[in-house]
Amino acid sequence: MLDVKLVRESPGAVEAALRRRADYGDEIETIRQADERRRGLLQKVEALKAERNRASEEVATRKKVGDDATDLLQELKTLSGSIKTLDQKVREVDGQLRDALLGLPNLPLDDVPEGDETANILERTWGNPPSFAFEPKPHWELGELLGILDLARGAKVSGSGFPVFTGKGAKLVRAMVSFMLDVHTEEHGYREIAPPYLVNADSALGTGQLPDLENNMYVTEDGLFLIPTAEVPVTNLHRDEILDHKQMPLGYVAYSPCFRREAGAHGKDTRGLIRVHQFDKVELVRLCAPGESTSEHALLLGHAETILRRLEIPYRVVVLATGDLGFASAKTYDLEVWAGGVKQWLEASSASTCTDFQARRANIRYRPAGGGKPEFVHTLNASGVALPRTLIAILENNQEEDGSVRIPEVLIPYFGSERLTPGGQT
RNA sequence: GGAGAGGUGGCCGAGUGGCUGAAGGCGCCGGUUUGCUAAACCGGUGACGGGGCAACCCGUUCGGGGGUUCGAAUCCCCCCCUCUCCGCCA
Repeated sequence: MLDVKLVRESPGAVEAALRRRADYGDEIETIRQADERRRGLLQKVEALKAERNRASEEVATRKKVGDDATDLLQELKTLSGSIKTLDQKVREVDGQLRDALLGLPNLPLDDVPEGDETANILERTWGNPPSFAFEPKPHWELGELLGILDLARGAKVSGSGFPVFTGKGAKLVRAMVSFMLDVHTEEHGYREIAPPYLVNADSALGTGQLPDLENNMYVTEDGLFLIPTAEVPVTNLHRDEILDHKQMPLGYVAYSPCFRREAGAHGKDTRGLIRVHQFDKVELVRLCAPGESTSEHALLLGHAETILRRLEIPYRVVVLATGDLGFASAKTYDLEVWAGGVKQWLEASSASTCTDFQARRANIRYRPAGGGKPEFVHTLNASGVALPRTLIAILENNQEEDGSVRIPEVLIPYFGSERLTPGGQT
């Protein structure tokens, strides 16, 4: 959530920053007016309350001494009535202000390029896309050939977009998850979390999925949401808490399945495993002091890159332009892996700094060194990394003409063999 | 799901209608003492909102929301959460 004081004091600057994403002029005007109206009402009602408190004290004193207080009590009754009415109005305006504020996305950092996705900046590329002496197959063909992926039965059991990994495919998924978790916990110093996969509305609001992505989430009858990413439960771990500066920065890593309705996202880039309703992901979350978020962002990005390098997957780093930025993000680096079969760069990780946007919504603060006022933390997250597209890259890039696939060196201890071969034997 | 007990400041914990923003302890900050550290001692220390250049003033706040009352941490109702027992179940 944006800082209402910031909107109050420099609506122009906020609008200018947001305009780099889209036009939010009307919304800002609404907020400005609600804020003004709210403060006017507050001043009125608080003056009445002060009067009420003084009179109440007087009543208490008189009763103690035994004096009559009926005149005051009558006066107080009237006062309480007006206070009740005004309080009601304050609540109303408060709600409007809050809703309007919750509907605004985060302010992009100054160095974020402006424009739609065509304005994204290619920062650098690592590794080289493989060249083949034969026509490489897409992963869905390889998956079927190798007996590790069953899209048809997934569609039967749940619907399209619910892939089923079978046999060695299932084991490969498990191996990748274990590998990533081990690297992040043992080498990068993250604390592992096994989070809930359903969250309440407060959590979804806290990280910014609500109201923005309401119809991209699956909802249960009980009002719980299936998580679209582990970022939601993990970041909300500290909702409504005041952290100690000594425990910061905090780094969490969590494996979870992710559920996304992807309503309306049909068509081209949706074949095979490219865009699915349920997928596995290892997520990194960091909470830090405001001054540290820039360096923490770079660190986070590096941690995600390490995984791709170890897996020997060519990738590129892209800085997202304002129009491509997620609702809560102030700046995002995408890591796109090369998939040699479909011949595309596929987003396998998104490393974002959310500055204090999520911290305000979720009310996550910390007590600075020296014990001053609590301040909002900065939150960051990155996939480290998402499974399906990474798996696509491994299958497609490491394939041979007969359809067999070489397993990356680092996964062999987890996977138990060096190759996947058609017919099932390894 | 049923019965009972509870939810108070960063943490623990007292508090049954006005004198309680809330005892006490821990933690934290400052100081004294100290070769250093620790201990001891003294003082300070909730959060949020509004007003003010500021000192400061005002309001709200005892799980959440309603209600009773001139006045609620305290009484009533609903909801959430935790614990104990029973039931059910991987």
